[in-house]
Parts: sequence; C-alpha cells; structure tokens
Amino acid sequence: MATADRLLSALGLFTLQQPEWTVERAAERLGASLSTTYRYFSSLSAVGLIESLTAGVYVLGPAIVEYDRQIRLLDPLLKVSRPILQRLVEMADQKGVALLCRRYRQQVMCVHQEVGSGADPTVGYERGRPMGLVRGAASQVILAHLPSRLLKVLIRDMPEPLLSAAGIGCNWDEFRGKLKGIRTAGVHVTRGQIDPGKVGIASPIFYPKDVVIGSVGIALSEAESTNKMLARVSMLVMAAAPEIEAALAEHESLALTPAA
Amino acid sequence: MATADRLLSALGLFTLQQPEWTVERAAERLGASLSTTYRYFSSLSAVGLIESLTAGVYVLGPAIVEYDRQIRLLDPLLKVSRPILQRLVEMADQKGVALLCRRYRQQVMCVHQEVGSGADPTVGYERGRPMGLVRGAASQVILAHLPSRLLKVLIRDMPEPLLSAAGIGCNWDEFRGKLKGIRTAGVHVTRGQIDPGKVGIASPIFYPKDVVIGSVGIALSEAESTNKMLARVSMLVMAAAPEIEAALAEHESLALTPAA
DNA sequence: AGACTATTTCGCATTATACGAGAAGAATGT
DNA sequence: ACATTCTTCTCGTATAATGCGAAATAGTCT
Repeated sequence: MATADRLLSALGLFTLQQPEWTVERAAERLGASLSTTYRYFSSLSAVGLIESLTAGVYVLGPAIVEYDRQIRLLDPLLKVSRPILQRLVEMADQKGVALLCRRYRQQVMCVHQEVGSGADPTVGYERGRPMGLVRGAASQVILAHLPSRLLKVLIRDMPEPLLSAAGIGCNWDEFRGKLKGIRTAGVHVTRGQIDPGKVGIASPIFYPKDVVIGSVGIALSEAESTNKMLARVSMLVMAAAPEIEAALAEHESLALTPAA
Repeated sequence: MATADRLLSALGLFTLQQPEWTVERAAERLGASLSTTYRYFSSLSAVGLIESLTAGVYVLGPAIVEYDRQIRLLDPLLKVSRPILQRLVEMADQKGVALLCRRYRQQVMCVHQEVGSGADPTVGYERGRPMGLVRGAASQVILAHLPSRLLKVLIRDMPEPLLSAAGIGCNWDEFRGKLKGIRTAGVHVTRGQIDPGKVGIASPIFYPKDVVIGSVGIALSEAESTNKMLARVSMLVMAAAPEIEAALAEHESLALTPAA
C-alpha cells in the first residue's frame, strides 16, 4: 500500500469504538514500526487532525471541528438545501424535523437537520451518524435507486434479521418489487422504523442526472399527524428533491469563479 | 517536504476563503504535477475527507461530519466538561451561553456550547470558529497564561489597531501588567469585546499541571445582569475550571483500558 | 531535589515507492 | 458520432519512507 494511504488509515483508526490510541497500540495495529507511527501521528497532529491531550494518548483534533463548521457554512449541497428544508418544516407547521441525508460508504448519513420550533429534536438520523441502507424512509428511498448490481451484493451480504425487519421483502423478487414501487412513487413513507411513534417521509436526490446521492425528508410524530397532513407533506417532500437538484445545477454553473 | 505532509497540506487548501478546488488549481498551488494531485485527491476522497460532487470540483467530505460527531460524543475534554458547563448555565438562571474554548494554532476556538433555555444562542465564539487571542474574555484569559517568550512574539507581530481595541495595553509594560492582573484574579470579565451588549466571563484550564489548553466561560446579556449576579457567576466560572482539570485527570487514569 | 522510566525525536543505510510526463481510457457535452 | 474535458495508468528514475538503535526530552516517584 502507498505511504499516503497508510498515513490516512492511521487517521481511520480513530472510531467510536476505539477513539483513543497510544502510539504503541497504533503501531501494532498498522503493522508499522514505532518510529513510523510517531511520524504519522506527528504529521497528523501538525495539521490538527489528531492531538494528544494526555501524553501518549491521541484523539481526534480540533481541525475536525473547524472543518465541520466550514461544511456547515459552505458545503454546496448543504448550502442550497438549507432554505428548502426550512420551508419544508414551515409548511409542516413546525411540527417535524427535516433531514438532508447522503450516501456514504454503503451507508446513509444525515448531514443537516432543520428542527421545527414545535418539534421533538431527537431523531434517529442524528447528524454525522452513519445508518444502514435498509431501515427508515431516508435510507430506503436511496436504496431503491441504487444500481441493481450493487443491490444484489448488498442483499446477499445483509444479515437476515435486518432485512426482514425493514419490511421490504425477504427474498430477491419481493425485494425487487417493493423497491420498484418506491421508485415509481417518487416519495416513500415509513412508520416507526427508526424511532417508535414517528413517521418518516423521504424523496431521492439525484446528481448528476440519475445517480442517487442522498435524500430529503422529514420525520413527524405519528400521533399528531393526520392522514391528510401526511399526504400533503409527502407532496412537499417530493417537490423538495428536484428543487435541490436544480439549485445544485445552478451552483455548478456559478462555480467557475476565479481563485484567490 | 515529506510526501505525507504534502498530502495533508492538500487538505489544508480547503478553507473558508476557498472551499472548492479543482485538481488543476490545486496542482498549481501545491507546486505538484497533475498526476500527483490526482493521487492526493483520490487518496483523500477514498477516506471521505474530501469529495467531488460536481465532476472536477472537490470540497470537504462527509468523513469530517462523522469525525465531528465522534468528537462531540467522545472527546475527553468535551465529555468531562459538558456536565460542568450545563451546571454553569443552570446556576446562571439559564440566561447565558456557557463556552468551552481551546487553544488552536495561536488562536482560540470554541469546541462546545451549552445554551441556556432563556438565552440568545448567537455568540461570537461560534463552535469551530477560530478567534484571535487578544479579544474577548475566553481568549484573553488564555493569552494571560501563555509563556512570556511566546507572548513577546505574538505582540510584536500583532497589528496595532487589534491590540489597542483589546484594551490590554498598547506597549509591552502596560501589557505585562494587565496580563498579570488577569492571572492573579483567576477569572476575567470583559464587556462587549465580541458581541455588543454582552459580558464575557472566563477562567483558564490547565493541563497538565500548568500549561493553558483552553478556557471555560459564559456569555451573558449585559442588560439583564446585575453586578451581584456577575460577581456570583464569576465565582462559578472560577470554580468550574479546576473541576474540569480534575475530571480530566480522572479520565486519564481510566484511559488504561484494554483495546478492542 | 535526583534517579528512574516512559515518551519522543534523531541519524543513517537500505529499500520501497512517490514522482512527473505522456499515453490511454472514461465520461461528458454538442 | 465527435470533440473536449476529466481521470487513471504505465514506467524509469530519483526521492523520501522505513526500521533500527541511540540520544534527548519529559514526566514520575521516592
């Protein structure tokens, strides 16, 4: 493997399960010598991606926090989507949480939320938390638009219980049928798949053209949503997706600005 | 320069001022060939640190968002400080915003906020935004505890107007005196230096022993704070700092857990 | 304080691999 | 289908990454 990749995989050691690393442990895990690992860690901490608060123990560093803010402020997808998500919660009477999700490593990750002023802010799709592809409206609507060669592999490697819990069929044919249904509907509604008592509504975002890069959606409390309201909000969600796509296309044409 | 460092400086190109980079521009800026820059970018995007939404244009990637969540959940400083900040806002009648700030590249960066239920959530020390060392209570209290050899350099390179606006003296002797005052007080109060109409109160956090790594503090609306209240909150802030230090020390002793 | 240990950096010979240039291959738009 | 990007690949050469052991530094303990 290349040096650069090994350096980056050193950063990849820092996970939720193992967020703190000593140089010694990391060296062992990376299969590198102590000197090399020291060099990796000092390079990474020179740019702030990691740091050692306690001597000898490294954790993720402040540069991550700084970069995350930059994403919140300037990421093109997020930037163009924010006003659209805001309008979505508004038109749902401030009762839900609007979500912008992205495909990320065969998973789905929420990258932005707009919380209605009258909504419970805790939803399973927490910002930055990778979620599976099969559970929840935001995920399933992405799944439904993945190329079928990829789907086959995903389904094959999926543990049985996860799949059946998702309610999208337990064999390939059923599965194919359900996903086709989701595709033609253009919007997808699920109940209680992530949070009990909540309804998820989501539509796919394509970019460019016809590859799914994510989804827009909203999570509503099932108790305070009439069928009429759900139908109305579904329409709004379905309308939001192409709006985002159009805004992205516009951003692209503006991106030809001069450099600093 | 080493290859690994050049790879990382490629990541460093992505700034607030220039958040989007084409491979061509980046190559030019890095002084590297196109092939090399493609290699860098593909390594970085393989781990999700950057990505290209629009073909040919790269921006910071989703891994940042994931890592940022990891910091919010598991960073030791943040983890031990959160309950202490929460108590701080509680005891300030939910009227302020408690801040946890860190030293970061000769600057100060807020890494966590606890917003009182009755407080205006917008404060200048936004999470992830690097701030200067001379303006604001959270910054000045850190500045005051930096080694004086470093201070001399900082002051020398500081533009005149910035320094005088900070109200901590305009020549070295005045400066030294003011900082000494801040050090002996143990807590520092400023008015309207960041946000007009707001009072900032902050205390330094030392770790290990006697090196400043950051500050705890709170921002209150000047209009709704009596002198009595400010005095009381100042005591609370001053008490919070050693609490955090102690909690950090405790964390350290627990850190000797086995690896996965 | 002063000796001890743990942590980190350094120097250097060896070896691997990163580099650039250009060609080849995809992808995109006309 | 063609022209124009955008991206990956190939390959010889030069460079810098590697590991080892030693040295320096920091931190700890009695």
